[in-house]
Amino acid sequence: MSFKHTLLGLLNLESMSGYEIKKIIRKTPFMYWSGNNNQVYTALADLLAEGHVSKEVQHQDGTPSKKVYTITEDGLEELNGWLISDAEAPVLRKQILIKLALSSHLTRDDLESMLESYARLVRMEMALAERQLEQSGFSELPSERAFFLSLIRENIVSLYSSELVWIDKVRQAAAALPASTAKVGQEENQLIEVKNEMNFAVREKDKKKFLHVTGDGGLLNQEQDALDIISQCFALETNAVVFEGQLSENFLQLSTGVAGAVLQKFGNYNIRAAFVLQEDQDMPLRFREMMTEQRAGNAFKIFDSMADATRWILVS
Amino acid sequence: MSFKHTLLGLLNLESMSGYEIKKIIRKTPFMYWSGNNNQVYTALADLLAEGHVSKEVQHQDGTPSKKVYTITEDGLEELNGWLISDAEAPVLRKQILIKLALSSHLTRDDLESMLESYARLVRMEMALAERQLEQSGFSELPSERAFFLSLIRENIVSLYSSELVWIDKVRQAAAALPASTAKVGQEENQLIEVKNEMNFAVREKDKKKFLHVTGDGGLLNQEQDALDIISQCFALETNAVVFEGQLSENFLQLSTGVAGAVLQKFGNYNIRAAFVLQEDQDMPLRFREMMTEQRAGNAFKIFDSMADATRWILVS
DNA sequence: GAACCCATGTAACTAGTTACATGATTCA
DNA sequence: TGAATCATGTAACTAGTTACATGGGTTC
Repeated sequence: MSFKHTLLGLLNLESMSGYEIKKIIRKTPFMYWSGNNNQVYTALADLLAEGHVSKEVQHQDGTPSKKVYTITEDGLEELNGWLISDAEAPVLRKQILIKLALSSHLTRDDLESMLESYARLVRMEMALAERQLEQSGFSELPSERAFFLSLIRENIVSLYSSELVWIDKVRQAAAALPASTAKVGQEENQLIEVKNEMNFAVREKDKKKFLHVTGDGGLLNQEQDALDIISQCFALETNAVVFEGQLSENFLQLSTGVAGAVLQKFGNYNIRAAFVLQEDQDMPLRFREMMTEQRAGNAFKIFDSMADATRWILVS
Repeated sequence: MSFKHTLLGLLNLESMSGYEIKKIIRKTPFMYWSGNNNQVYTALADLLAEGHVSKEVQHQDGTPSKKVYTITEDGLEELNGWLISDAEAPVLRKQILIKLALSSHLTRDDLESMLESYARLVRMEMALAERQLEQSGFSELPSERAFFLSLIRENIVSLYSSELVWIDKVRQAAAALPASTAKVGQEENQLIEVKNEMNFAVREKDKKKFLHVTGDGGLLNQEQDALDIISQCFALETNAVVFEGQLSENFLQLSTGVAGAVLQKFGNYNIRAAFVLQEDQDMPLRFREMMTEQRAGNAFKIFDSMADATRWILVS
């Protein structure tokens, strides 16, 4: 139950409301609880009942009034007890290790695609964590020993990068295997093997960067392409992407689910995407419908010209 | 829900009963579910209902009859789909990072003891994982690509060792801090600072090794001493310890809870301990009572002579 | 006789996640 | 008009843990 103690620790740095705590936790990658931590409200109520915090209602003009919590003497004692008490072992759950151990019957190619998709994921998680650590809500809190944050950062980054090194080693080992003849994968997975080219470029306009993705082979052929693009975005410190060229069949055909998955991923990682379509592109009606329907939060839009697309993508 | 898929994967290597699966999972550190996985029985029932496995009751003489499960065509397809499908990100929950970020108000000494106890824990977990990986129940299963196991092992071990390197770095940074005057820790924590010497030696008798712990400063002064001894045991590949010398005040006084915690830890990690007491040792009656009372599974015992102790400790 | 191994199960509980509900204000 | 941000909460659910229950056979 480190969650309550974490709240105490944050309140020890500064008195604040549940909503503010939520924001900090969400933006701080090593506070590992999921995005929408509404547990804070129940946890704060518990802490109040236990006498570890005190509450003060602050009425505000305009915005709703908030309940500001402050740590008590009692709470500080509880916090210190937790901090110094017996450490908890790091929890490390790597599904990939289980999969690897259980995949001895897979073909070399299936193994390779499994590892490839894991590598993509890790690269992206790493980029995301790095970005969040930089602009962490946590670092804004008062703390004299801020250099511990850099040590924390180092811990996280080195973990991801050694994971990537390890994946490379496994991939080399897998590549050394004889190409097996028996096909084990499901039919859909054959699609993953289709090579498609996407070219990335950084463009700048009015001092704002965006990622420019072009290609003839059919853009966004698979769900995983989204991860590549997202990690590129993180690396380039932008959240704007313009796609120019032919969209892939898989993407346009809604039944494959590729479009849905890709756009959802963009949404999750707060990426804005503009699509500039070639005139000769066949675009199913159902697809255009979905594009307008689902455009939650102006996250993506279709254009006919590059100029329109860049104008739109750079407004915010 | 990787648990069910893991069961499928294991059954794909070999048909077996729930109990056998449980044993494998318990002995395989990267299958991260907790010790007593009685979920297997419900999970297997689910898998059976879903048609992913088939069941055959095997009557045995002597031992109770067992239900042997075999993966079906359908189950194999499900398994392969899971193996190849989008990877899951590694789950990394390091409480220590949260603690470090929230402990800027602690004294240098309290910080140091926090890090020290974490280092002990990590060392021990590492030793435990290494040992389990060597004699893993998993490696006995048929699998042509057994060398993947060494890669898995490498992943785990390098993770722990880089964690240890990192802890060292943090401790150096902490040591560079000015010794603060304000005392924050609770009174009990002062005890942790008391230095006590324990000398370790490996002894062998009848080709069986045991750890011999001696010292004048009062043996087993704190709970954490148990962790040191346990990791020594793992390193030496023995589970027998003989303590010779004065037991510490803290240990003998039951109210401190040290004895209880230490003996419980020995129990958890399956360490057998013999205590050879000096004649002049004051041993409270309550303590001797507890020792006889709690001696679950012949895990520890008090002796008057070293000879008796070694005889007892080496029988099994 | 106590404890441990084989073997299978159920029940209760905890931590954490996801979804839902509300309502004001600001911003495009 | 729709969406986002601020702000607080409840309810339902999932995964995983811990405890309990049973019972024969073996071993010290």
